[in-house]
Amino acid sequence: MESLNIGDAAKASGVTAKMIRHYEDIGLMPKVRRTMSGYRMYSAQDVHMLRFIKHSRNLGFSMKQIEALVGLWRDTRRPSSKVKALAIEHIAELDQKIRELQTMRATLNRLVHACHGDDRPDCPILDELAVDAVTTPNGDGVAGTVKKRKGKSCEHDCH
Amino acid sequence: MESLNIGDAAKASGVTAKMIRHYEDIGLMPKVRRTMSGYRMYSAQDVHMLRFIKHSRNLGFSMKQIEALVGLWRDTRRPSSKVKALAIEHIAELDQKIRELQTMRATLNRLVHACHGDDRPDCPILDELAVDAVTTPNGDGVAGTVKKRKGKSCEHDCH
DNA sequence: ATGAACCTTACCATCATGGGAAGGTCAAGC
DNA sequence: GCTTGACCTTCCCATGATGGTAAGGTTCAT
Repeated sequence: MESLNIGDAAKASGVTAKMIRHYEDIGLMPKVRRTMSGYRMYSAQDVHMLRFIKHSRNLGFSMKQIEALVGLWRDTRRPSSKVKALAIEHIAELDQKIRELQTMRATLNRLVHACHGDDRPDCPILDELAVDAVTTPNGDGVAGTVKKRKGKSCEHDCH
Repeated sequence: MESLNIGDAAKASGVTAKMIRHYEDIGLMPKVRRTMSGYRMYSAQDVHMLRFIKHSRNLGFSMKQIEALVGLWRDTRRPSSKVKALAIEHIAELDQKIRELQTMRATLNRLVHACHGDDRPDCPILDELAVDAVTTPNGDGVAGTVKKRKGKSCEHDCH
């Protein structure tokens, strides 16, 4: 069994040494064996797991979700339905987040188009931010206004 | 000049008392006057500023950006171009983030569709997460694969 | 044997927010 | 007046994922 020290495991997995130690701290990675001088030693399997974690992070899964995914991965008697459910749940989270950001973007884009952007101080952007209404994130008002327009949408041209 | 205590200012602005104090700590809000017993007193103008901050947060601006926005708001000789530039920059950030999330979503959706989601352990989702390749966030591979498909996109149906 | 390049732990920072403890204040009701 | 509950104050800690740095030990090639 050949094994890698943490730096080489980092290079081989794409996870920084810092984060590898962190995953060990929070119990996501097992405590690996050490050399006599205390250096961590990573097997090919450990590195494989690090890559699994890395891929999962790349897809935006949280640590908690990854813990569950790793559990299912190691359980050879898992029902794939459980994995699928996790993924679907995460898609819903992503959709939620995307919608929020798009709402912000739409409002901001509308304001940007209304602003002359010249040397004078008049500014519809500031006007809207200074509007005298209590708003909730994504409620009505400043962040929630998405007007239906006739004609072409200009949601995507901002300069 | 009537003034509100922090709780009423919170209700009137939509910013929690906790955050109002925090904004004072970090210098975003000025240090307001106090009653003899040390209670903070908020004027209508202070509350107005809190709402400005709240609106800005609702649009996803960072504290640093809001500091700049507040500065421009108070500067009656500001060029609106500066405000617009800030807003455009923020739109670019939002676009970046939206793209990242959409890439994740697309990959995940593809995997979800490939997974039977039954009682058996075979699972393309786990297979892909366990793939033996080092990936970067949004690079090629697990999080970066967005295949062009012929026929209808199914990027938005996940159940 | 020396120096570079690694490893170890431990602490602090980010960003915006929330929670809680310990203690002071205020107003209403008795 | 006194109690009670709802406020206020400051201070510290936690989140989630990541990065930084410092102080000290190890390994290896020159």
